[in-house]
Amino acid sequence: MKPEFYSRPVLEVARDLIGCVVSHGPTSGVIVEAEAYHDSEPACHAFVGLTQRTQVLFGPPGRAYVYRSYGIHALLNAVCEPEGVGAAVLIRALEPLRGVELMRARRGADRLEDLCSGPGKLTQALAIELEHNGVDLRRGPIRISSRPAAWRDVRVAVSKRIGITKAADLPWRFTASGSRFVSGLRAKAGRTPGAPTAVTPEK
DNA sequence: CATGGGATTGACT
DNA sequence: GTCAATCCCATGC
Repeated sequence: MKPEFYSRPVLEVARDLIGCVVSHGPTSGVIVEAEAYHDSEPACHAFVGLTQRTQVLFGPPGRAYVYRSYGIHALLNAVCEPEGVGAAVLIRALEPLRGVELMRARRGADRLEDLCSGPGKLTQALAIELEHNGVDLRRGPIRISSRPAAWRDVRVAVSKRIGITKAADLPWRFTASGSRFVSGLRAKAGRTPGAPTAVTPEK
């Protein structure tokens, strides 16, 4: 990933991260779902300003922001925009790529669709912990690399963010169109709340 | 120093 | 569909 990739507007980065690969040790997966957060809107942790908790969000782009959610799950974000702006992309779901058996063991689940189809699930599958807060995503141990050839022209759908109460109407969620590895999909016929509502053709 | 809420998940009804 | 688990940290007294 080029150094300037993350310093761009967070919405652009979120869309462009779909199809890219997150890897940690022997495990890796393709990003199929991501959400943008920016200090200008109240759903973002950085909305409250610079605190000890948010200092990574306001720091240099391309770092990991990892925090604990609901006291249980670690959630992975990629810090974006220039230093001084509090913005990040929440990685919400992966399509498992390498280390699938290790992921199964860590997750205690068998089906591929259950391994990384949620922000707390994928951190468990890849063994991403709070101690990784602030690490450089271009250097590791957690890395994000550019799209494999097969994902070069992935179609990206846009919809509302999930699981938040503030600024819930912003269409800042991005998913790989048609992927069965995104979170929160109930296999119900017809329209699913929170389902993609628009399509952004890739170039 | 005490308190409350949260970018979730999985078990159970 | 409902709900508990569980912990970090911001906020307020």
